[in-house]
Formats: sequence, structure tokens, C-alpha cells
Amino acid sequence: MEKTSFAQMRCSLARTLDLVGDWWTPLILRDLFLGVGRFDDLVEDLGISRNLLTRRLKALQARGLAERHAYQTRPARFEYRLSESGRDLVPALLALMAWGDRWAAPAEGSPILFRHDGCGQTCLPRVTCSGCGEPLTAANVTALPGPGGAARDGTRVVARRLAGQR
Amino acid sequence: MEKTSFAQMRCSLARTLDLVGDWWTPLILRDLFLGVGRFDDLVEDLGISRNLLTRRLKALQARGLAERHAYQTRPARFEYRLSESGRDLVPALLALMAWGDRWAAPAEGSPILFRHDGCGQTCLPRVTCSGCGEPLTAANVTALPGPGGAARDGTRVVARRLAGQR
DNA sequence: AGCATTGAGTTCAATAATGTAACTGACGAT
DNA sequence: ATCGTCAGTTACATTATTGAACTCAATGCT
Repeated sequence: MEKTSFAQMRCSLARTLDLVGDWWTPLILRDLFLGVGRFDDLVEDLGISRNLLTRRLKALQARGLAERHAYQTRPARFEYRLSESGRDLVPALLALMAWGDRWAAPAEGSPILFRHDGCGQTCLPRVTCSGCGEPLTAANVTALPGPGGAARDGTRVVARRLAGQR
Repeated sequence: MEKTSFAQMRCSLARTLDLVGDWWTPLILRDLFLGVGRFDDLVEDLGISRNLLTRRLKALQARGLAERHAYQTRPARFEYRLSESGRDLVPALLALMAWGDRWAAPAEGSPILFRHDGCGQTCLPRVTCSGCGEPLTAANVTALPGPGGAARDGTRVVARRLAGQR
């Protein structure tokens, strides 16, 4: 009766969630991105319990999203940093933040803004098509069966539908 | 000793996770987007237990991300659909899927592809700056304090750092 | 009419995950 | 010699998730 793993599902969203979908994990990644990487700072910033933070950080290292670096010896002290794959996840986190700004922002306004250094402006992250650069929406994208599709747990019905059967 | 709520945190990512960050919830939203909206179809597709699906669907309705529609009467039968805010979340889910395609894809390749109807091409969702259209990365965005920032649980340390104190 | 089937859930018991709080242990500072 | 900091552990209570069986109303089949 283990918690169901999404790792074997034939769906890239499921596999992503298996790696970073745990409660607290995206917030930890956000903090690492923002430069909050020490154990006690994370505890204070998030209000997460210490034992759970320990487990999450170990899992993030095991999964390759974060790395543990000693920033001093005697006494040995460590901080956590994003790995390459962790940094690559940041834009997706920004997209989730942008949704929160639109649909769940506090009355006081956005707590954190982001500046795009390229153009210097405070920006809204948008999800766009790599081909033409236009914004993607639920209304203008169509799902197609991919090469790795299969009717397994996680996409049993979806795979049938995409294949055109029922 | 309740599960910690992220709803009151002064961070749009935390507030987003409070609404859709539960285990299974993003996969349910994916299925609703793909047109799998009936109770038994969701159970079969995902392999989720029925009582948990009941809870998740009720929560999604309560939070305004999904709606319950009768598609026939006598006998009364229902299906779930994305609301406006739920549809608006789809691009962020696509961004997460794109990350999974890069970092956690099965050997067989992407299970599902998406076509952007505007340009007709199979596309990679990218997160870009609304101002200039360039892709956002962890390296080219800088966090700034926003109007709703506050040193509360969730951003206690981050808010201090952004404000320039330590 | 009698019985199996379908859709949309409930109920129940066992196991896993999370939260709270106190504790450890190696230093360094007063 | 004691206090404080950092980076965790340990123990225990409370929720969550799982798996399986069960309900209930309305048809469809024979």
C-alpha cells in the first residue's frame, strides 16, 4: 500500500510530478533559485518541519535537481543549489507563479516580481510556441499521439482516444 | 497538526500549489483538458482510487478550477470540465510537460505531442517574456520585491533578502 | 418479471506521509 | 563553562492515501 509512483507512467507531466510534485518541493526549488539554500534559512523561510526538509533535500539530490555544497569547513556547513535540470525547471515555476498572480494573488498585489534582464522590464512569464512564438492556450493546442504512447496506467483511456478508438 | 496550507503565503507559487499542488490533481486537470471527464474513465485512465478521486474533484470544484455537468438525465450522469481558470492553467502544465520531455522522458520518446493550431506545427512549449518574447531562464531573470511582499511564513527570509537586508 | 450491467460514487481497514517538538553533536564566541 | 549556531535526528500524534468491497438508481437482456 505504497503511495503510487508516477515514474513509470507514459506521460511527461506524470514523470515530472514524480520528481518534483511532492508537497513543499516546488517551494524549496523556488527558494534555491532565489538564493536561500541553507538548512535553517529554508526552515525559517518556509515554516517546513525539519525532518521533512531533510527528506525533501535528499530526494532532490537523488533525483538530480539539487546539489549539496560545503560553503565552509570547521565547522562543516552546507548549502543547497539548483543543478542544471533544477535551473531548467525555473521557467515552468515562473509560469505557475504567473497563474497564481492572475487567479490567487493577495489583495496587496504580487509579492515578488521578476525582471527579464534581456529587456530590462518587469515581465509576465508566458508560455509560447517554440515554432512561431505565439502564446499557447487550452483552446489553440491539440494533443496528438507521440512515439512513446502506450495504454498503461496513467494514460490508458487517453491513449485510446488519441489513437482514435472511441 | 493539519497538513500545512499554502493559501496565506505571500507567494503566488505557494498559492497556486495550495489550489492545484495536491498529489494527482495536475494529472486530473490534464485529463479534463484532454476530454477525459467522466468518473469511471478517470479511474481507469489514472489508476487513482475512487474515494480519492471523489475528494479531488470536489476540491477542484470548490476552488473553481473544474465544473460538474450532467451530460444526460434518467439516469443522471455527470462529467467534469475545466473552468476558465482551469483552462488558463493548461499552458503552465504544458511547460511542466516540456521539462519532463527533456529530463524524464521514457526511452520510447514523448508519449503525447501537442500541435499549435495557429502555426500547425508540433511545438515545444517555452516560457517567454511578455515584453520582448525572448525565452526566460534561471540565468536571465532577477527577483524584485513586489507590492504584496511581506515577511510571513513562506517568504520570511526571501522578503528580507529582496528588501536588501542581509 | 427477474437478473446482470453501468455510472457515480461511499464506507472501511491498513499503511504511508506529514506535523510538532524535543534532542544531538560539533564547533565558536562570551 | 556556558550559550548560541548550523545541520540535522528521533519519537510520537495526526492526516492522507490505498485497495477492496459495497451502495443505489436506472436500464438492457432473456
